[in-house]
Amino acid sequence: MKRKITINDIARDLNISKTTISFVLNGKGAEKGISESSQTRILDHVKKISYMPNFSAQGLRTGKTKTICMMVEDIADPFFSSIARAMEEIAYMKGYKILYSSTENNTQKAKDLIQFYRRRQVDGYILAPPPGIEEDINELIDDNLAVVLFDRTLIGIEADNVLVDNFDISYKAVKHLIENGYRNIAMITLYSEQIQMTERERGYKEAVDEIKNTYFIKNIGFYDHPASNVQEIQRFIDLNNNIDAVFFTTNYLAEMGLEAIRNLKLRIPEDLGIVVFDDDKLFRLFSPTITAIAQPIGEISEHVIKLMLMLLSGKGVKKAKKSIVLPAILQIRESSRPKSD
Amino acid sequence: MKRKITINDIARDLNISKTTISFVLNGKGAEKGISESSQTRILDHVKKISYMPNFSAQGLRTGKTKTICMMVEDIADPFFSSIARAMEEIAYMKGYKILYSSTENNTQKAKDLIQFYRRRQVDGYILAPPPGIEEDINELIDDNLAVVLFDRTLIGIEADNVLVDNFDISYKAVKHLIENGYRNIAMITLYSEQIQMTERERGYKEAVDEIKNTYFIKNIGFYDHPASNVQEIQRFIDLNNNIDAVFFTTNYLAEMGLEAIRNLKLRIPEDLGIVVFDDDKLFRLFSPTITAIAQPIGEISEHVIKLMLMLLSGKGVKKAKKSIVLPAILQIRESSRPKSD
DNA sequence: GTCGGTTTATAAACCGTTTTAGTAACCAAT
DNA sequence: ATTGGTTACTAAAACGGTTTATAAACCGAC
Repeated sequence: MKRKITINDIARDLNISKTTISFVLNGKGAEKGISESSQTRILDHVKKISYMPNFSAQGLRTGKTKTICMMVEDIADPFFSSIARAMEEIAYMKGYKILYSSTENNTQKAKDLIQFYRRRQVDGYILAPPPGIEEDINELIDDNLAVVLFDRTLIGIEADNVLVDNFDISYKAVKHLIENGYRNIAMITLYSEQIQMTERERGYKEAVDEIKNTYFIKNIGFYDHPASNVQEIQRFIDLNNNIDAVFFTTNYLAEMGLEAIRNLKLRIPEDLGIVVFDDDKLFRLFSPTITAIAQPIGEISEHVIKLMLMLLSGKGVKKAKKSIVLPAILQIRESSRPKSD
Repeated sequence: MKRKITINDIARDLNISKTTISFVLNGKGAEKGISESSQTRILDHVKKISYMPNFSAQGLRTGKTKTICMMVEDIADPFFSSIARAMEEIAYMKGYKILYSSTENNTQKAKDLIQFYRRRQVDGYILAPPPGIEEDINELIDDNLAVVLFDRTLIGIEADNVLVDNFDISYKAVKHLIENGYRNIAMITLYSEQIQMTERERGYKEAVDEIKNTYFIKNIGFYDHPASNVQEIQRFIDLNNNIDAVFFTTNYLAEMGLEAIRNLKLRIPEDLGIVVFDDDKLFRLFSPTITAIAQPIGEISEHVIKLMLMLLSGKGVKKAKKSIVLPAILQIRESSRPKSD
């Protein structure tokens, strides 16, 4: 096994102290008054033997790990995995590595993960937080760690965050159904007090209020058994057979809903108009194509990572926390086309 | 800012040497003959002040980072993100963290990433390798790092690997089309010499050979502009209008293909039967539902991570490398239903 | 009572960096 | 010839653990 090259080897080879080498490698050559000749000598040699500083040693000495963690509900969900992909790209260019984890929206799991990451001395936390971890997050902030929230916030937490205007786009989505002639519009959503969900519900209600109709709301348990959820949705649609459109507040629910609708042999949109929160790249290929709310993945990722890098660079630490609200886009497709009757 | 608690603080508080504490915390209490009373005293105190060892310090001293990296084509691809999710779960329980990266199947990007990870002293490498990095991988192996390949292998590399029987399932998929009355079956695939792709092609050819028909093969550039790829596929199907079925060798190609078919206003499966390599959770909800080859995600993940942990534990390092080949499943749905004419 | 073995514990070295606190050498000015 | 100020560089401490080598205390046996 090859022995690892260390800075001491270079010092010996070049007969220069390791202090000097460290200065040069960290770009402090000029500042520390290291001669040009020494600098090039060092840099050339380092390149030649392709030396790489030991990361653990650097981390130990500086207290920084150049590592950011990102905790989301489910990293395999297309919304989150696309965000992850976009952030990774930007972070990598800045020398940072992102660690991903799925919380399943489970409070205890999230708490455990935060402990795990603290132990690993990650520098920053990007979180789509589950409920009930306000305290843990505030602890992070108290300990001067960089925290950025996205997708949702928690009350009582002062942290930079990036959100989508859930209320506005939900309102527009339901309004769109109404304008296309749908009247008895149901909402299928999760049991959840989380702000992104309550805002979506508020948007739905506001639009339904405008036509003075009643709400048809079905709540589904979060990570329950999918098969029974399909059953539940199916029963709900079947019992409320005056419903002529459904607004699904997550794509996960829409997936189950589409199965329920298929089981009931209902036609989309003749029997039931459909709008889904969160687009999927296959929705535009369905027959009929599915109308969906597309969150601006690229923008969200950029804002989040920019805020994070700013915090990590030390700027903005003492500044007032920013809350960025981005608009989403309603991708109108065939599943919500104007009613013909 | 709270100062971090270190092992020295505990030593001072308890008036016990840090050596003893380290032994106890690493479970070597018995082996090193530390009395029960000291052990409980240490463990209780550690729990009380919720001490956590500094990860960088441990990494520096032991040379281990308890970190595994995983490099795949695109971490946002549902196949890879599902695998990632499954592996993360298992690794976490063993105290390992997985770092994910997307290579975009780009040789240079993969080389850069490997360098990046070496600098971070990751303990193990889980790779779905792009072409042309044989040398880099062999270097890893020479340096005694744990390497497991999956999804594909590279010739000239001696590493544990987990594959799906691409040939067999592709053969079965095309055979299935034939049995359902399709005769002029096209394959739409990537320009690629990678083994998983050549095996899929071999399966297609073998099945087509059995009915002594000609091949209809369209190759698509890898990460080209998607819109022009759709055009290309469209033209291919249009020109070869005797084709009655298509076998897509990746779901990424199928996505473009479905768009092309939609543009051509062809009916599935009346005008064109469809089989896709790699299932998508929405395929069973399409109208018509899409026949797809489902790779055994759970099994793949389990085997890969098990091999990796074995290597990391030191067992099996000197053993002959294992090559595990798993069967895939053909999910038969409506898009390949028997021809009625 | 001292020798050898066991039990229990620890001091000090070590991992590979960064950073602090200095210093040697040179020059210009007094 | 001494002082003061640069310039160019470095020895040693520090980061927080793990591991090696060693030792004190106690015990029973000769």
